[in-house]
Amino acid sequence: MPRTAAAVDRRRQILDAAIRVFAQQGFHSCRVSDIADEAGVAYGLVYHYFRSKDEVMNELFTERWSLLLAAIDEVDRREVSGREKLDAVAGFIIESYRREPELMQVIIVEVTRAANSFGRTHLPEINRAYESIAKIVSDAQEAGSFRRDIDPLLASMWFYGGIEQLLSGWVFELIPAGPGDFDRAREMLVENICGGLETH
Amino acid sequence: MPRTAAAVDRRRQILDAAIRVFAQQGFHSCRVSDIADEAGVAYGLVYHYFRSKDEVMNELFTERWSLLLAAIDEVDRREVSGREKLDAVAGFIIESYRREPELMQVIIVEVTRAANSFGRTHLPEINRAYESIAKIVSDAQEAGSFRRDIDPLLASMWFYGGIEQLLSGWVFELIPAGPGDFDRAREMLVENICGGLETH
Amino acid sequence: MPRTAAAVDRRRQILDAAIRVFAQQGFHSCRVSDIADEAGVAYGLVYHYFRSKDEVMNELFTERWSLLLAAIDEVDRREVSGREKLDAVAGFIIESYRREPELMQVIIVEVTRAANSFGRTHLPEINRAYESIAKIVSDAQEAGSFRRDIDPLLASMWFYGGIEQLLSGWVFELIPAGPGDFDRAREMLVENICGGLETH
Amino acid sequence: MPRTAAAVDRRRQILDAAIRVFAQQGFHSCRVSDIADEAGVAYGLVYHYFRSKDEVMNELFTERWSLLLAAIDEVDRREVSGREKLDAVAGFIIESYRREPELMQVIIVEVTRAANSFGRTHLPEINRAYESIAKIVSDAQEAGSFRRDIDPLLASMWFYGGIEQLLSGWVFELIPAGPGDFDRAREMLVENICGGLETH
DNA sequence: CATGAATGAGACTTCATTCAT
DNA sequence: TATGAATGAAGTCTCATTCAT
Repeated sequence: MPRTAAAVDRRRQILDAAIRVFAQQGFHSCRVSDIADEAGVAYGLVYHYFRSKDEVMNELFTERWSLLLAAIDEVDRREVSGREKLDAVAGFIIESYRREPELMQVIIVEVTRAANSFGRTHLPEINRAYESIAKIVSDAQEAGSFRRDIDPLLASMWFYGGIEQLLSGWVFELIPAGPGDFDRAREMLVENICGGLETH
Repeated sequence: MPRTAAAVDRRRQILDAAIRVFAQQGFHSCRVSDIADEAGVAYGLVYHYFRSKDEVMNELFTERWSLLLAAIDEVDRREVSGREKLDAVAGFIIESYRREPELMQVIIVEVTRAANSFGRTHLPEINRAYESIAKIVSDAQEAGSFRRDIDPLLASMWFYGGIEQLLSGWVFELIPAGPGDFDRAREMLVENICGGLETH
Repeated sequence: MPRTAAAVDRRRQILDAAIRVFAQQGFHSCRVSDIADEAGVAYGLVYHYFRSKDEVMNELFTERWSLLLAAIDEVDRREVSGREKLDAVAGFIIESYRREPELMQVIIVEVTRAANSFGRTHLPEINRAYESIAKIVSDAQEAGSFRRDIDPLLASMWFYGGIEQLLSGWVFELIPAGPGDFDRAREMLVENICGGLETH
Repeated sequence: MPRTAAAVDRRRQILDAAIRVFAQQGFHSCRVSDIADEAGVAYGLVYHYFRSKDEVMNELFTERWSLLLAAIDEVDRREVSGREKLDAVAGFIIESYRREPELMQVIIVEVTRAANSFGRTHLPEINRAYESIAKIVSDAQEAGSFRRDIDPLLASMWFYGGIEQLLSGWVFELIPAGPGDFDRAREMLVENICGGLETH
């Protein structure tokens, strides 16, 4: 636990460097020294602030994912329709990507989709997101705005899976990522998924 | 290039062992000797049939992915509705998982979602699947059965992303995988996505 | 010990292929399969005719070196001057190179100069050549045509070393190897070394 | 690039150990761990200071060969006869061997005579020595002290080849290497070669 | 706090040799 | 004789982590 302000900055400095390095080279392809170099600090200092290379990644993920979970919960507490809630969730994630593409790339590519390494480690937290989304769907079903013959947890899987695929598409330049493309994609996604969920 | 029937069998034997090992330990965590042991052959024989550990994985992926691409193309040529086509595509993938869960787990976990290793290598082939699915959507739009205000390529992203997320859910036991669950999930996915795509 | 004519041919076929492969790739860089491929025979057949990869090389060397030793001895028995004898020895080696450059390259590069592998193995035979040359010098000294204040064995070292360096120069294209260059170099070498050995 | 004095020492320590190991076992027969053991350092440290096993050898060669080239050039600039220059060159090489027999053995055995590995890599630098020696001969020809009917480059080949053969003879104990033998051999070599080059 | 040298386990790949057919 | 599949020992290089300063 760092105590001084300077120490906090150093930690941050290393974490931020790690984001860039992980995004560009991938977690497994990069060396701890790459992070140190990118941060402009000595090799050993990384180990002064973090127990291991893994811990750096875990820190980045946990820090970010808890924001996501909090955001979903906050959205869930709003007194709006299911569609508006899902739109807000999609919006939060996509907006996160727009603001910090490298960080979100790392979260998605190295953790949530990397099932054999960090994905497995953080499965409970990742699953919590699915369940929170499922609850939004479920509530909307009970409220009558969403049809009840679609399993909420399953719906949350393809809703989240769809967003993740979008982000991947942007990261790997399979789909356009111009100025209006983010909002456009979010709108279409919500229109498509919620359109298929809503009662008529 | 092995010529005899026995040699072909040996190759197969090693590939099949690799599927099991990759599925259980993950590509990066397993050693070549694990594959050899699992196949019951000498260490060096793996290198008699494959240039490298990577090549074993590439072989598994290519072999399987080309089946998927062929299946999508075949489905696309049928004279049926867009919904039926997408249902058939989802059905093919999910059925593949039901029959060979370990192989499909490897394909999904180690390749299509592993963007920093094999995913990048096979990006073109992976992208071809998205485009083929997009074509199905696009054709249905022109035929008038799907609404035209949703981008086909984007729709393909969340359609495929949804399926992939389902498979991940089964692999990591986040969603039930009992008999009946596969068909049920497919039906709901198609109902949801196509329901949101169809004109009314 | 091969008995039939066909078997002798096979052996020869493999030895000749080995010469080409050793010359082009070097003994350590080539694989046994390269020799088999070059010879157009099956991998295992090399081991039918030779105990090991080393034995192929040893065979090539011994076969050739015994010719050289015999040639030196034959020259030594001639009733001519020391200069003429040394000229004949240099001529034999250089002529061998002219006729079979790849074989001689292998002998020189892989054996006589490769002191840490075959060179050490064949040191006694190699040394025999030095001693035979030394004897030529020594005899000429006793006959009065060569000065006596130069150690015959030492003289043989630089006489042979000079020839070897010439061959290396041709192999690595450091000195011209046109039609007249072989004779010209031999003449100059003998003129220089013998010129420095002869009494006036 | 190590900066501290301690680091420089470590590099030296490893290089010196490599000389001993290469001389005793040969480059190809020794393992990197042998070098580390001989140096009394951890295995990985060799790779901290050198990119590869090859680089260790290249370093040893380049470091030494540049001294040789510098020495030849220095000798060439002296205002003395061709014979005295060649005597100085031979003296430098032989003296190097007397002082550091293992290093010179490695240079000769593993590089200049190992045409299929390091020899080829360093051919340009090795050739530079031949050319510098040829220039000494050529200058003496123009000055009138050496006869002009012997090609200077060829003469340099057997002059250098003779020295190299001498060193090989000492390394493999084919010729006596007692005190006095080094100077005696040098004198005889120069007497023989220069005697054959000089005009009368 | 900070540095970077030092450690050493680990895994891939190569390839000479053997062997069953 | 002939084939080429099968074996497995050996060695290089990487890099996360530790530690002395």
